[in-house]
Amino acid sequence: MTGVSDLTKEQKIMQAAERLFLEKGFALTSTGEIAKDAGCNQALVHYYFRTKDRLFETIFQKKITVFITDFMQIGGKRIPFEEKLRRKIEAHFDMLDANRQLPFLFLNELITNPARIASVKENFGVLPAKVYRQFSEELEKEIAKGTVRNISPLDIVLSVFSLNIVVFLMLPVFREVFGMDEAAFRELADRRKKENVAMVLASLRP
Amino acid sequence: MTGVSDLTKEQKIMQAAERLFLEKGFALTSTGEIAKDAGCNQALVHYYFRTKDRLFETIFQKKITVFITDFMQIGGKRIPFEEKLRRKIEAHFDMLDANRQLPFLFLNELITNPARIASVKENFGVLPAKVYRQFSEELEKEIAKGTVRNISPLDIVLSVFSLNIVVFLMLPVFREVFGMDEAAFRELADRRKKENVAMVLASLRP
DNA sequence: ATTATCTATAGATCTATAGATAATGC
DNA sequence: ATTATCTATAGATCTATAGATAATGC
Repeated sequence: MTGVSDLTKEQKIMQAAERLFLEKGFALTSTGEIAKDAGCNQALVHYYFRTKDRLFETIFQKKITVFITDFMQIGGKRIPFEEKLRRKIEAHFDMLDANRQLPFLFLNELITNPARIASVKENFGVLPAKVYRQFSEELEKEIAKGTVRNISPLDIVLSVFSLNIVVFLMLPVFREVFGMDEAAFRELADRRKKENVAMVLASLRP
Repeated sequence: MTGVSDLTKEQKIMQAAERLFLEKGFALTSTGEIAKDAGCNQALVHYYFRTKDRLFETIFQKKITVFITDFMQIGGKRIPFEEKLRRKIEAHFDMLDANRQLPFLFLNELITNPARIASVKENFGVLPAKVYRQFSEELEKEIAKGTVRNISPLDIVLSVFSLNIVVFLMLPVFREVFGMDEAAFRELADRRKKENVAMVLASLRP
């Protein structure tokens, strides 16, 4: 009954790093802070991960994998196109809801550290490309059938991303500027989820 | 014919700070770097602005003012509701296009430095509240007339923001991951502008 | 023996200020 | 006299590593 947990120090360091990097980004988080949060000394952080940059890269990769695979989950089941898209949008939204600081982490790092973009490319290379292609083909069929207007898959993906991501990017603004508490934000998020689905689906009508 | 410019050192410092803060955010920009960029020594930055934080605040306020006033420009002229909204969306998009790093700057600072949100509150307090109220009233009339479905003004604003902002937030990703050059991005941006207008307007249909 | 953890510290920033010197305004 | 600009530096980080000590695995 150790209570707090039987995590190894290494795991505790990763946990602390994840929490802090997600909250404040790379630049504003120090290895000393991570160590304090993990309950060890600062040298140990470097013992396990050598450099702050490598530690960050570890977290970043992990998170980006969650992000991408989760998004691509809804597969080729025999469901009508519109219904499948609806589920994809909702799954994306739910994933963001469960990882609210992810969009901030990604944008922050991809913008301030273009070198990091390489690691996205790697993860984007394999699975997602396939799923994207499949989505493209299904879309083309619908366009050919005349059930969907002529629109590029990139435009659909971008719309979904935009509408979903900003709900969580602006969370601190809702909190501080509009004085929303968790309940109020919950209500907003639930409404936006429906709204976003409706908007994207409506935008496909011929 | 001094060539380079007749700006005062103070102005040069502000210019350099603006450029660097917009590019890398607060944390990753040092006063030494700003000084170098402005062609003076680092102490002078502090002579004029006392602290790095105050310098940042100056830039931030300036930019947020541009952001807000530009957005609220399209006023009460006698134009049909839908046409007016279209123009607002396009004006917002164009403003972002002319200040591409603004969304990043805002999000970055509002998320990592909640204290900064106070300065947004101040600027958001006066003019925008009025314009927002006016927009709300016009919207209500349309809903009453039955030309627009029942939707909150916040939802419309959020949709516009989301769709427009992400185009520019993702610029570095388009550049690096998809290998887009300026011409390719220009094409994408022009298409998204139309797309965003169309989506928002379509989402209002009863 | 090897791995995990700690203490201590070198070396690299970086912010902010003190104090000297040059430029400008009356 | 006042304002602008510079040099120099104190003091506060912060990263990374060296080297000592404790814990663990055979």
